[in-house]
Amino acid sequence: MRDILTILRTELGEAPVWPAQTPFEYVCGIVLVQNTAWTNVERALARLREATGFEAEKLLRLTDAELTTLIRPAGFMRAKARSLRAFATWMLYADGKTAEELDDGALRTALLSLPGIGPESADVTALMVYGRRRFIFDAYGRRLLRQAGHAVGRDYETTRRALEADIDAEGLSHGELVDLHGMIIEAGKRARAAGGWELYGPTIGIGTRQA
DNA sequence: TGCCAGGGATTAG
DNA sequence: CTAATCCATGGC
Repeated sequence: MRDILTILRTELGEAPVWPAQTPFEYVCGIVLVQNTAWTNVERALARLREATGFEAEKLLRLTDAELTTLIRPAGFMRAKARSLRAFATWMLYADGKTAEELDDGALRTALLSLPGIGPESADVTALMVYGRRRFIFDAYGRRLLRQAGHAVGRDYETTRRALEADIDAEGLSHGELVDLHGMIIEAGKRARAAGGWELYGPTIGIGTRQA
Protein backbone atom coordinates (compact mmCIF):
# COMPACT_ATOMS: atom_id res chain seq x y z
CA MET A 1 0.00 0.00 0.00
CA ARG A 2 2.83 2.35 0.79
CA ASP A 3 4.32 1.50 -2.60
CA ILE A 4 1.04 2.45 -4.24
CA LEU A 5 1.06 5.73 -2.35
CA THR A 6 4.57 6.40 -3.58
CA ILE A 7 3.55 5.72 -7.16
CA LEU A 8 0.49 7.95 -6.84
CA ARG A 9 2.55 10.78 -5.41
CA THR A 10 5.03 10.49 -8.26
CA GLU A 11 2.24 10.37 -10.80
CA LEU A 12 -0.07 13.02 -9.37
CA GLY A 13 2.19 15.31 -7.41
CA GLU A 14 0.35 16.98 -4.54
CA ALA A 15 -2.59 15.12 -3.09
CA PRO A 16 -5.86 16.79 -4.00
CA VAL A 17 -7.66 18.34 -1.06
CA TRP A 18 -11.43 18.15 -0.69
CA PRO A 19 -12.39 21.82 -0.38
CA ALA A 20 -14.45 21.66 2.79
CA GLN A 21 -13.80 24.17 5.53
CA THR A 22 -15.80 22.67 8.37
CA PRO A 23 -16.65 19.16 9.56
CA PHE A 24 -20.31 19.63 8.75
CA GLU A 25 -19.54 20.83 5.24
CA TYR A 26 -17.40 17.76 4.77
CA VAL A 27 -20.15 15.41 5.86
CA CYS A 28 -22.60 17.16 3.55
CA GLY A 29 -20.23 16.31 0.71
CA ILE A 30 -19.85 12.72 1.89
CA VAL A 31 -23.60 12.21 1.91
CA LEU A 32 -24.30 14.04 -1.33
CA VAL A 33 -21.62 12.21 -3.30
CA GLN A 34 -23.13 8.78 -2.62
CA ASN A 35 -23.49 7.07 -5.99
CA THR A 36 -23.50 10.47 -7.64
CA ALA A 37 -21.19 12.22 -10.09
CA TRP A 38 -19.13 14.97 -8.45
CA THR A 39 -20.31 17.63 -10.90
CA ASN A 40 -23.84 17.18 -9.57
CA VAL A 41 -22.62 17.32 -6.00
CA GLU A 42 -20.89 20.65 -6.58
CA ARG A 43 -24.14 22.31 -7.57
CA ALA A 44 -25.97 20.96 -4.58
CA LEU A 45 -23.16 22.04 -2.25
CA ALA A 46 -23.15 25.55 -3.70
CA ARG A 47 -26.87 25.86 -3.08
CA LEU A 48 -26.55 24.47 0.43
CA ARG A 49 -23.74 26.91 1.15
CA GLU A 50 -25.77 29.86 0.00
CA ALA A 51 -28.81 28.81 2.02
CA THR A 52 -27.13 27.66 5.23
CA GLY A 53 -23.44 28.52 5.21
CA PHE A 54 -23.10 24.90 6.28
CA GLU A 55 -24.40 25.73 9.73
CA ALA A 56 -26.10 22.62 11.10
CA GLU A 57 -28.58 24.68 13.12
CA LYS A 58 -29.63 26.59 10.04
CA LEU A 59 -30.07 23.42 8.01
CA LEU A 60 -32.30 21.96 10.71
CA ARG A 61 -34.56 25.00 10.45
CA LEU A 62 -35.30 24.34 6.76
CA THR A 63 -38.51 22.56 5.83
CA ASP A 64 -38.27 19.21 4.08
CA ALA A 65 -39.44 20.83 0.87
CA GLU A 66 -36.75 23.51 1.12
CA LEU A 67 -33.96 21.07 1.88
CA THR A 68 -34.88 18.56 -0.81
CA THR A 69 -35.13 21.35 -3.36
CA LEU A 70 -31.70 22.68 -2.40
CA ILE A 71 -29.91 19.35 -2.80
CA ARG A 72 -31.94 18.16 -5.78
CA PRO A 73 -29.03 18.30 -8.27
CA ALA A 74 -27.24 15.57 -6.29
CA GLY A 75 -30.07 13.09 -6.67
CA PHE A 76 -31.64 10.78 -4.07
CA MET A 77 -32.88 14.00 -2.55
CA ARG A 78 -35.37 12.63 -0.02
CA ALA A 79 -32.98 10.06 1.40
CA LYS A 80 -30.07 12.50 1.47
CA ALA A 81 -32.15 15.21 3.12
CA ARG A 82 -33.08 12.77 5.87
CA SER A 83 -29.46 11.77 6.24
CA LEU A 84 -28.18 15.35 6.48
CA ARG A 85 -30.78 16.14 9.10
CA ALA A 86 -29.89 13.07 11.12
CA PHE A 87 -26.19 13.84 11.09
CA ALA A 88 -26.75 17.50 11.97
CA THR A 89 -28.88 16.46 14.92
CA TRP A 90 -26.40 13.84 16.06
CA MET A 91 -23.48 16.24 15.76
CA LEU A 92 -25.23 18.98 17.71
CA TYR A 93 -27.22 17.08 20.28
CA ALA A 94 -25.84 13.55 20.69
CA ASP A 95 -26.21 12.93 24.36
CA GLY A 96 -23.37 11.53 26.38
CA LYS A 97 -19.99 11.32 24.74
CA THR A 98 -18.96 13.50 21.85
CA ALA A 99 -17.50 11.82 18.80
CA GLU A 100 -14.01 12.76 19.89
CA GLU A 101 -14.38 10.72 23.05
CA LEU A 102 -15.45 7.53 21.30
CA ASP A 103 -12.91 4.88 20.35
CA ASP A 104 -12.71 3.88 16.68
CA GLY A 105 -15.18 1.03 17.01
CA ALA A 106 -17.74 3.00 18.98
CA LEU A 107 -17.52 5.92 16.58
CA ARG A 108 -18.09 3.61 13.62
CA THR A 109 -21.09 2.05 15.34
CA ALA A 110 -22.53 5.46 16.16
CA LEU A 111 -22.13 6.70 12.59
CA LEU A 112 -23.58 3.49 11.14
CA SER A 113 -26.68 3.94 13.28
CA LEU A 114 -27.54 7.12 11.38
CA PRO A 115 -29.83 6.78 8.35
CA GLY A 116 -27.98 7.10 5.07
CA ILE A 117 -24.58 6.53 6.68
CA GLY A 118 -23.29 3.13 5.61
CA PRO A 119 -19.84 1.54 5.85
CA GLU A 120 -18.11 3.81 3.36
CA SER A 121 -19.60 7.08 4.59
CA ALA A 122 -18.85 6.11 8.18
CA ASP A 123 -15.21 5.37 7.36
CA VAL A 124 -14.69 8.51 5.27
CA THR A 125 -16.22 10.56 8.07
CA ALA A 126 -13.99 8.89 10.64
CA LEU A 127 -10.92 9.53 8.46
CA MET A 128 -11.58 13.04 7.22
CA VAL A 129 -13.63 14.58 10.01
CA TYR A 130 -12.58 12.80 13.17
CA GLY A 131 -8.93 12.14 12.42
CA ARG A 132 -9.07 8.36 12.63
CA ARG A 133 -6.75 6.08 10.68
CA ARG A 134 -8.93 4.36 8.08
CA PHE A 135 -8.33 3.07 4.57
CA ILE A 136 -11.33 3.69 2.31
CA PHE A 137 -12.40 0.68 0.21
CA ASP A 138 -14.61 2.70 -2.12
CA ALA A 139 -15.31 1.82 -5.76
CA TYR A 140 -12.12 3.47 -6.99
CA GLY A 141 -10.08 1.94 -4.20
CA ARG A 142 -11.35 -1.56 -4.86
CA ARG A 143 -10.67 -1.22 -8.57
CA LEU A 144 -7.15 -0.07 -7.85
CA LEU A 145 -6.50 -2.83 -5.30
CA ARG A 146 -7.78 -5.44 -7.72
CA GLN A 147 -5.46 -4.20 -10.45
CA ALA A 148 -2.60 -4.17 -8.01
CA GLY A 149 -3.21 -7.86 -7.41
CA HIS A 150 -5.08 -7.88 -4.07
CA ALA A 151 -7.97 -10.20 -3.31
CA VAL A 152 -10.88 -7.78 -3.46
CA GLY A 153 -14.35 -8.81 -2.27
CA ARG A 154 -17.65 -8.12 -3.97
CA ASP A 155 -18.48 -4.99 -1.96
CA TYR A 156 -17.12 -2.49 0.55
CA GLU A 157 -17.53 -4.54 3.71
CA THR A 158 -16.30 -7.88 2.45
CA THR A 159 -13.23 -6.17 1.03
CA ARG A 160 -12.61 -4.28 4.24
CA ARG A 161 -12.88 -7.41 6.37
CA ALA A 162 -10.46 -9.20 4.05
CA LEU A 163 -7.80 -6.53 3.76
CA GLU A 164 -8.09 -4.02 6.58
CA ALA A 165 -5.90 -5.84 9.07
CA ASP A 166 -3.03 -6.18 6.59
CA ILE A 167 -3.26 -2.57 5.49
CA ASP A 168 -3.50 -1.39 9.09
CA ALA A 169 -0.39 -3.40 9.93
CA GLU A 170 1.60 -1.31 7.50
CA GLY A 171 1.27 1.51 9.96
CA LEU A 172 0.47 4.28 7.53
CA SER A 173 0.03 7.60 9.26
CA HIS A 174 -3.24 9.46 9.27
CA GLY A 175 -1.84 11.95 6.80
CA GLU A 176 -0.72 9.20 4.48
CA LEU A 177 -4.17 7.60 4.57
CA VAL A 178 -5.76 10.96 3.79
CA ASP A 179 -3.41 11.42 0.85
CA LEU A 180 -4.15 7.89 -0.36
CA HIS A 181 -7.89 8.48 -0.26
CA GLY A 182 -7.66 11.72 -2.20
CA MET A 183 -5.19 10.39 -4.73
CA ILE A 184 -7.05 7.15 -5.41
CA ILE A 185 -10.13 9.20 -6.26
CA GLU A 186 -8.13 11.60 -8.39
CA ALA A 187 -6.50 8.73 -10.25
CA GLY A 188 -9.90 7.15 -10.78
CA LYS A 189 -11.36 10.34 -12.18
CA ARG A 190 -8.41 10.76 -14.52
CA ALA A 191 -8.76 7.18 -15.74
CA ARG A 192 -12.45 7.73 -16.36
CA ALA A 193 -11.74 10.95 -18.23
CA ALA A 194 -9.04 9.17 -20.22
CA GLY A 195 -11.61 6.79 -21.59
CA GLY A 196 -12.13 3.76 -19.43
CA TRP A 197 -10.96 1.44 -16.73
CA GLU A 198 -8.60 -0.45 -18.97
CA LEU A 199 -6.51 2.69 -18.68
CA TYR A 200 -6.73 2.84 -14.90
CA GLY A 201 -3.62 0.78 -14.29
CA PRO A 202 -1.47 2.32 -17.03
CA THR A 203 -2.64 5.81 -16.13
CA ILE A 204 -1.23 5.55 -12.66
CA GLY A 205 1.44 3.05 -13.49
CA ILE A 206 0.07 0.21 -11.40
CA GLY A 207 -0.54 -3.32 -12.55
CA THR A 208 -1.82 -4.59 -15.84
CA ARG A 209 -4.83 -6.60 -14.76
CA GLN A 210 -8.31 -5.67 -15.94
CA ALA A 211 -10.85 -4.26 -13.50
C1' DT B 1 -30.30 7.65 -25.78
C1' DG B 2 -29.20 4.68 -22.33
C1' DC B 3 -25.72 3.97 -18.90
C1' DC B 4 -23.82 5.27 -14.76
C1' DA B 5 -21.75 7.93 -10.71
C1' DG B 6 -16.62 7.90 -4.61
C1' DG B 7 -23.85 4.19 -1.64
C1' DG B 8 -27.46 2.74 1.35
C1' DA B 9 -31.89 0.63 2.80
C1' DT B 10 -35.15 -2.74 1.95
C1' DT B 11 -36.99 -6.83 0.09
C1' DA B 12 -36.89 -11.45 -1.83
C1' DG B 13 -34.84 -15.97 -2.11
C1' DC C 1 -26.43 -14.35 4.33
C1' DT C 2 -26.49 -13.00 -0.72
C1' DA C 3 -28.53 -10.92 -4.53
C1' DA C 4 -31.76 -7.85 -6.63
C1' DT C 5 -34.22 -3.50 -6.61
C1' DC C 6 -35.17 1.13 -5.72
C1' DC C 7 -33.81 5.73 -4.84
C1' DA C 8 -33.15 10.90 -8.53
C1' DT C 9 -30.34 13.81 -11.11
C1' DG C 10 -27.28 15.40 -14.85
C1' DG C 11 -23.13 14.40 -17.92
C1' DC C 12 -21.47 12.01 -21.65
